[in-house]
Amino acid sequence: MTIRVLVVEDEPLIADAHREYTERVAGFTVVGVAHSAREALAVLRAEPVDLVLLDLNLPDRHGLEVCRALRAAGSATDVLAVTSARDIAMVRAAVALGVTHYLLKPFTFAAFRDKLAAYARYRAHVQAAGEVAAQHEVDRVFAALRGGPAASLPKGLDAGTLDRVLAALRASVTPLSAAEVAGVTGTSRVTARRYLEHLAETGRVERASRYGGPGRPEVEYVIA
Amino acid sequence: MTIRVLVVEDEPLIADAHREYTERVAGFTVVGVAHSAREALAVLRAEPVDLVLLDLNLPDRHGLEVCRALRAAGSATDVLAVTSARDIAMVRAAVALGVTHYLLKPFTFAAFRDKLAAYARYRAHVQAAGEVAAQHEVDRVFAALRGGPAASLPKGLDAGTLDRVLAALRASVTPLSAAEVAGVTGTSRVTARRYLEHLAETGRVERASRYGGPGRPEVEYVIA
DNA sequence: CCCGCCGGTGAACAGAATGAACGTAACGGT
DNA sequence: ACCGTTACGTTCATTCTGTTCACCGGCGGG
Repeated sequence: MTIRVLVVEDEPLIADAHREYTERVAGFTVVGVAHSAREALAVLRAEPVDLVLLDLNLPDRHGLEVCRALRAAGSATDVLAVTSARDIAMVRAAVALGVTHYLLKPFTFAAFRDKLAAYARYRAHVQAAGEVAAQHEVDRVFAALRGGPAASLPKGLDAGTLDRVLAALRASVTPLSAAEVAGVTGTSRVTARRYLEHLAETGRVERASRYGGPGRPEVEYVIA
Repeated sequence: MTIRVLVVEDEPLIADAHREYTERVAGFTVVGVAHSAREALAVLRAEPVDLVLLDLNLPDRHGLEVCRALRAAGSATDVLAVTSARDIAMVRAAVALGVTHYLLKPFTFAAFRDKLAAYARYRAHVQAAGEVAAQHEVDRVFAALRGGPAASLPKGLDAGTLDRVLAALRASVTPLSAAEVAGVTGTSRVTARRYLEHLAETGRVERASRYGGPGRPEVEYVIA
């Protein structure tokens, strides 16, 4: 179940770079490249596309106009906006048109990969179960939309420590509690928990409770 | 700078409740109430609205059709969807149409207030500065958008455990006793009962008694 | 060269969520 | 009416959580 991507970008060189970036991310495949709004809409009418990598600065029309046309036609295709425009009003307009992710040019491959990964997580959520039972399940879907670049970690978190925590989780078949992760990584439980919670917030690990004996249940974490 | 809200809801009683709820939140004011898609669009054409409280189940057209019409007309009005539909595909379609918040009926005032507060925070971000400097500023805007404080449970109850209990009930066709739920969830009968009673108090499950054999009758629970 | 500051860590602590144990309540049978 | 049976509902010890605050090391300014 790979995600079909359409790259929309007028600069041929940049378009090629975007295509290559996308192909480098597992689970994504580029099904077309368009260099104008007109071309983009033609492709979108012709074949199924899951995600549009949409440059907002196009020669014939504004990128958001493509988006608007999509919505008017009843399409629910998801859009990742790519632009060098620093205008907040643009962000707002994009959000209103259902743009789920927004990437400022120029960007590193890491930032790009993070956005695609966030989208993949969101997609997994909305494709999995057909029904939701409670509000917080909906909240979780929306939470999956916000992507956390590894580059700009929240204050108080260190990239190296994060790697160790992730490595510990990957090395274990069974879920691990915060205390167990602390034991493996050599950090304290408090620190391990800090990173595990961050990973849970950004959807990269799942939380569960370990019941059984008396006393408060232990929270266990496993890679999503 | 109060936020102008349009309430769209066909049930007059519910519409009134929504209006009252909205007025109770500081910084929000209701500028209109519509009972159908047609009415809603008329109001939206007539006067400026910042946020639409949109019930998806309308008599003449589906709520998302209102949304689509808005986008086709080029409006960037924000939308908070309110619905009792538990369909994930609906959530996905809503997101694609730029619905920024999604609230499941029935909801408490606290849940409602949280969603409005999250929207107000988002709004403050996109109205403040005219320019953004870096990617992480954009990310922060999206974070404010998605990060609604989840439903606050009474002390002593855990959201994850509540999930498991609900899942167990939903998975069963027949009503389940506290002991049976305990068996499925892996928790003790005491814990299962705690959550089942909470759900019964808040009206999400129904209680009944199971007679037949000797001994005290067993209480059984079923999703309302 | 010293000092204050800031980002990352862990020790200590208040309290939150669980289950074992137990007295009590509600039923059917005699 | 009484008794045996079965589950209820509560209390409380237990264990882990989540937060606060002091520490430590490095960096930049004076």
